[in-house]
This record gives sequence, structure tokens and C-alpha cells, in this order.
Amino acid sequence: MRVSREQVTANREQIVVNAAEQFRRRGFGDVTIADVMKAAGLTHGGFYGYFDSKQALEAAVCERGLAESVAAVDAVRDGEGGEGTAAEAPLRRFVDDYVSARHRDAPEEGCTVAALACDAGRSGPELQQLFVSGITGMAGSLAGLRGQGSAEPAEDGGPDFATLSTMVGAVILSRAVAAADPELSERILAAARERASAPVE
Amino acid sequence: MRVSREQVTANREQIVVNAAEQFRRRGFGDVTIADVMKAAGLTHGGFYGYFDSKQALEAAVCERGLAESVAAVDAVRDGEGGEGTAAEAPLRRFVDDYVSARHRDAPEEGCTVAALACDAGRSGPELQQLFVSGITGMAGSLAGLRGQGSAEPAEDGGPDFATLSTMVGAVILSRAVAAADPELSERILAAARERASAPVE
DNA sequence: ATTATCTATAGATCTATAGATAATGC
DNA sequence: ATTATCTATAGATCTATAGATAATGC
Repeated sequence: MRVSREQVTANREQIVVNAAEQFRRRGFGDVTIADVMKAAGLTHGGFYGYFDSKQALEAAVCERGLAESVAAVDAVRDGEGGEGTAAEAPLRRFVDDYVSARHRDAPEEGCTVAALACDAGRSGPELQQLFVSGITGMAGSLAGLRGQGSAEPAEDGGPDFATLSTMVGAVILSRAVAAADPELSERILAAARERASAPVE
Repeated sequence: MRVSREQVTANREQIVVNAAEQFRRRGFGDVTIADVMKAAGLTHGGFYGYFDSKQALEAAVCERGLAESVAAVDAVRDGEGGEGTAAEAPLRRFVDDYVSARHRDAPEEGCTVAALACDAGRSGPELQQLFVSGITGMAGSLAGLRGQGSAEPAEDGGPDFATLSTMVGAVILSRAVAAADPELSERILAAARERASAPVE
């Protein structure tokens, strides 16, 4: 039942990718090793050939996911607008994409911070250290977006943790009521979009 | 081993209070019925005389905790300042208390929204309905604080979901890094405090 | 007599490991 | 021969229930 070395690489990739999706949708605790391995097309017992423990997989998933989230902000900064109004300010463009019903409804392909920050708050320092990099990186890139292409003066002030808080908070709150009151969920997102995109004094 | 009717009432209270503390600190999934009953001074098996299921306990805990969170905002609005600078604007006073290291470090006695909104996002519509009331109530009371005792004109615009997003988001982010980087955690809180207290255009 | 609690356990689940199996790659 | 995977299972845990126990309150 052995496979080629290329297949081993591909299998590891599948484990991480499937774990990332399931963790972001359901949290660390509700996803089992068997769930992840089944989605990756492997058996439960094979997992420990790839990772020492479930915690090690959680760390691998967060490390990659957080880097992707930082890269997503940077992509907007570097003018990878693609479609949409090219005249739209970069900050507003990113905020509108992040604080959206689409993002709310697809946590498995969305931001790791919005999906797993709460779980990180209940995890150990090793995992939290990954969120230090991710949160600092996202807030730093957000500060870069602010002022860019807008009438707003370039602020001095380091990473924009306040705007990140608004955006992440809104996605989390919108998810907390989405199944019971979709209209309220939308109002939360709309209010936060406006606030996060608005100039600061 | 039967107890008086008064004791039954007190026991139920102990179950809810201890569950509220443990759920807010560790989340629904990491707390067992046995944990809660032990903290309440009862045995595991006795739980089902009080609640039909763990989910029913989760709902009872959230219903009470969310009402307390709404009441905490209203208390500031109604001028229950207590200590501190009486001249301080009500909004700032509440924000400074909520977006704080004290609140970050004591989720068990803190806001249910900040502690369990993520878990609610992974729960069913019944639990989410409780968050509909809690979030709407808190955002409505926050809108009342804004403008009160400040130079800011009284806004028309309904519940202040944007400010609530900033506050909840900041507490969640600060908790996600607290064990790894206390200084960063403080910077997040400070940035969000300033943003949430600032006038809006 | 009623009823809240306790003891004991069924049934299910989960992480992690041990040993067998079979295909790769020197 | 090496090694990735699979089968099977140990050991621990968790929700929920059944039946026994013992104190309350009519």
C-alpha cells in the first residue's frame, strides 16, 4: 500500500487543505482526525505518519491560512484589482470583499483570523504566536491601504488594529445570527463596512 | 438524598452560574456536564433532572448572559457611573471598561457576546436567536450612549452595530494573542478603544 | 408517597499506537 | 530493504439513561 514520493507530497497537501476547510467551518474541537483523513482520501491511522498530533496539524493549518490572509490584503495594495471599479479606493475594495455575505457564508475558504481567532484564544502560546504574525501582518497591510488612492492623509501610526477589529468583529457577529436572522446579519455587515472604510480623524 | 425545594432552586442556580463561567472561558465543546456538576457540588447523573440536554443548558446560559450584557450598557446610560471621572462621556466610559485587559483576562465574568459569538456561529438557529436579541440590544444601547454627554450630534440611525463590531472584535483579537504577546494584545485594545470612542462623521 | 440525587453503566466517539501489508526506489 | 498506508485496537472520555437510595412534604 505504499505510494510514490510525489503522492506523499500530494497527500500531505490534501490533509492540510481539507483540515483547513473543516477547521475554519467547524472549529478545532468539532473536527476529528478521521474526518480530515477521510476527506483527504486516506485512512485514520495514516495521519500520524504526517503529523505528530492533532495540535501539530492545527498549527500547520493556521500558519498557512494566516499567511494567505496577509497576502490577500497585500494583493489589493499591489493593485491586483481584477474586475470592479478601478477608481474605487483600495481600502474600500478590500473591506467590501471581507465584510460581506459571501465571506460570512464561506468560512472554509475565508480568513483564518475571522474563523479561528476564538479558538486561538483558548489555545496555547505556540498557536497564538502564529496569530501574532497574522494579525500584525494584516493590520500592517491595512494601514498601507488606508491613504492609498484616497483623500485621506497618510497616517504615521503603524498597523491599523482598529479597522481589523471592526472587520473581524463584524464577520463574527454576522455569523452568530446568520441562521436565525439573515436581515440582521446583513445590517451588521453594512454598518461595519461603512465604518471600516470611512476616513479616521 | 433528596433536598428541600429551596435547595433545588439554589442548585439550579449553581449549575447555570458555573456553566456560564466555564462556557465563557473554555467554550461549549471543552466543558463537560461532569465539569459543570462538579463545580456546582453535584454528581454528573443529577444534571438531567434540571435540563433535557447539554444544548438546553447552553441556551439557558446564553439567555441570561446576554441579558446581563445588555443591562451593563444600560447601566452606564442611566448614569450608574460609580467611581471614575463623572465628566467622562458615557460612551467612552463603557468602551474603556469593555475593551480592556481586565475584560480580556476574565472571560468567565465578561460579555457573553465576546466570549461565545464564535460558538454561536457554529450552533443552531435556536441558540442564534438568543444572540439576535443580545446583539441588537447591546448595539441599540450603544447608540443611546453615543451623543449622550458628548459634543456629537444625536444620530438618527438605529443600533450601532459598527461600534459593537469594533469592541467585540478587539477583545477577541486581544485574547488570540494574549498568551504569546501581551504587548501586542494591549496595542490592539488601545487602538480599538480610541476608534470606538471617537465621533463618527 | 413523592422526588431529587447518586451509583453504575450503556453506547458512542476520539486520539494515538502497534503490527501487518504492499508498493517504491536504491 | 525501505517506508507509506491500512487494519485493529487500547485507553480515555463524553452524553444520556436506568434503577436504587434517602430525605422532604403532604
